[in-house]
Amino acid sequence: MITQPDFEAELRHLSIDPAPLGPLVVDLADADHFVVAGPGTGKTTALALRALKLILVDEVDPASILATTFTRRAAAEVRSRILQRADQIRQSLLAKGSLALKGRLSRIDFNRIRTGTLDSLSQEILTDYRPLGSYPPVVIDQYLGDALMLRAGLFDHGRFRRQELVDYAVRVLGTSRGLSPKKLSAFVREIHERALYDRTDLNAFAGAGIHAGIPIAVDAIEAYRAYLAASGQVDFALLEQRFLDDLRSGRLKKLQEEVQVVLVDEYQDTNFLQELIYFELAKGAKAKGGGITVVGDDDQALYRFRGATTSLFSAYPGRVHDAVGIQPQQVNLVENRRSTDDIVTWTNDFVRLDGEYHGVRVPNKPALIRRRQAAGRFPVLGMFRPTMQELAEDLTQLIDSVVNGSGFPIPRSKLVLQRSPQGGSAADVVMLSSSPLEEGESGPLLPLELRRRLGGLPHPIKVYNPRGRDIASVPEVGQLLGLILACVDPTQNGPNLIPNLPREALNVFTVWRQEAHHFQASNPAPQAPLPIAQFVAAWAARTPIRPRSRGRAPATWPRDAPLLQLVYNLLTWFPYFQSDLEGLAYLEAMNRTITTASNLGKFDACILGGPSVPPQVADKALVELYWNVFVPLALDFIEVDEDLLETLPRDRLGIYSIHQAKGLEFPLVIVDVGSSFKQRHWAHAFKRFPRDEGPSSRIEDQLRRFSPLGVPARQGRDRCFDDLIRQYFVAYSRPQDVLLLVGLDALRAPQNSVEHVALGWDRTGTWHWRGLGNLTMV
DNA sequence: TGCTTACCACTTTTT
DNA sequence: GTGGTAAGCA
Repeated sequence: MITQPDFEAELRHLSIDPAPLGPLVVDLADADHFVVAGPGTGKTTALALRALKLILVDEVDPASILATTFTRRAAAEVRSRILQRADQIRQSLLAKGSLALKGRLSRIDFNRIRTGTLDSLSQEILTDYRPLGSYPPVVIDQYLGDALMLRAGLFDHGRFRRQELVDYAVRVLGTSRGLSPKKLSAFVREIHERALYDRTDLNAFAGAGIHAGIPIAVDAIEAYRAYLAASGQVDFALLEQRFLDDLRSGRLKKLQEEVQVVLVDEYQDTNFLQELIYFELAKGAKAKGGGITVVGDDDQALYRFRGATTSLFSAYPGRVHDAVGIQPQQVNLVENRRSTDDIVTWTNDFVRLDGEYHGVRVPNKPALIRRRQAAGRFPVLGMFRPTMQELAEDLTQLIDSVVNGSGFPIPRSKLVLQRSPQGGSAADVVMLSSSPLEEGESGPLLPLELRRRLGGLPHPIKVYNPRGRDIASVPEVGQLLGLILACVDPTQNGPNLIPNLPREALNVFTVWRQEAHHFQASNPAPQAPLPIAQFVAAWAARTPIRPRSRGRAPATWPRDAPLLQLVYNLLTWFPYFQSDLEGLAYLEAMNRTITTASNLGKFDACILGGPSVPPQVADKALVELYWNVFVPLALDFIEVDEDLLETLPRDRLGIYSIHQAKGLEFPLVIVDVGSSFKQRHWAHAFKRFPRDEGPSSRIEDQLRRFSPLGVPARQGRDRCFDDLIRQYFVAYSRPQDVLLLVGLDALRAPQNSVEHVALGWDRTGTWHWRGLGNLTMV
């Protein structure tokens, strides 16, 4: 199509220097690479450009390229980078190319590249390539999985009441507090998933006499798996398992013959099962004269709790050699083009503080090189206050003066922190923490304190934190669901029909109904064609709103009215759910719950009524709605999926977990290193300076004895330290211009300070950054 | 140093 | 409710 020099010229034309990417944009399709890429070095771009090079220079068919990443947002990002760059290069070539080239170019359909998460691709492929006449697998999410484990695994034979099982859970989780059936179910399901990811022999695990509760847990897991198999459903772990089985059995031969190039991003978060899948795909690719390129950074591995095993990445060259017989070329991407010198230096220093941590990194990993052009020179900032409230207050002032005002002067310097004159906005500021939760058990947390204060400014700043709140506690959601309850169950009879309705759910329903009552009393717009009170009254009486035209017979109430339809009718009075980005995310969650409910129940998530329906039947449909829609929403079983939004909202300050922020970058990043650590308390030690191995590592240790991977080489507590270092490494490498650490004074007291890995403590208890003199305090 | 008393925070992250 | 932490006091 085009020559290699032409391609490289096009890259330079797009201000991309091909030199650091080296073999990735030079090698032919049959090359294999192991790319070790630090933060900000453009690894996603590197993958996108490799794909483009293969298509444009080597005329590889886009449909034969398979690119995977780990999160859905990252997958969308890979896709959009490929398409965007493809479009730019195509435009440029079309402008000067020959007629023949133009013809060939226009025939390339870049959209046919397969991109996605491994799970989404597995699902797509198993659906598209299934034998004629068979059903595609139905994939269930976390919430449904836990619910089915409870129903099919734990309630079956009363396993949830067996003392041995409860004892075992208490021993592993380290607490008996609030060990509800829901938590027990999640615990057993974690064993089930880990067992699949690590390919553990569960029978051996059950028979090893480790604990009397284990055989019961394994029985529950088998009952759960049998139930899913019988109903044609799979959870994420079973989906991957099935994908591997089908690859190995030759059922996906057609796919293997099509895929020539495999590109894997975020390889450090791969688990053993996924590794085997990639190796199968790689074998197919090699047979077709293609290859595999994996990209990752062991320092950014964050998903141990999902079975990710970092050593699979650091030992990749040897492992892929043994399994596939190839020798990938190692490529190090070390030029950080994201952050200022100060931030790159800080990040490099941080990751090298802990001597023990060196042992687990990729051998001879080079430090990041600062390559950002025209970078500013802000030092790393710190804001520490006696209480969370004072911290929130001062942080609000800082953000206000940066976003709304004329800037925030840095003490003892001439620097002023201010928003970019070219269209800077609140979206340039994000706050990262280990959890974006707005309320803890003991009251509001920093995100909520900030949300309130920023919202109360003369020029209010909105925040974007859809994961921070229980759906049930969002006022607008309460109003909407309260109205729905008033419509579908006006006499409030539903709860009486349900014998063991959880008390908490009932309380939430009462709150919703009150919120709806106040909302309705405020008589919100629009009043035409009819006010909301009239709409609700018509529903409550199951009487159609009379047609205005005279002479027409009055319409009768429908036999079954879909709940979803009712929701959309009510949205008339809720612009929040149509225009607000958080509102949209909550609406999607409600929508999803109702859709799931209609697949789950007998009545298709409808409200039955009208003269032809016997009251008992209508009651049954109502009870089903309570169980499948209102109870899960009230008890916060439903999770918001903000990945739907491909771009983050403008004009909002984002509050994200560090996990969510992985792969993203922002001008000003505030990292909450401990806004609720008032003293050296054991209860939160796991978040800053672990004292023991914790539940995740405990399960890992027990199961891995029966896995081909064998027991982990490092102690559980060491793995916890490694994980914390990685977490804050990711957080510290997000900012482009300014990094601001915030926390309580207890974290920086020269004596008896609260230990925290994020602030320069190593696991031996040495505080390398005693007193935090390396931060510029504001 | 040992005792009393007030105070603190209760596992997170996601396909 | 529990089990740990920290400060004050003798």
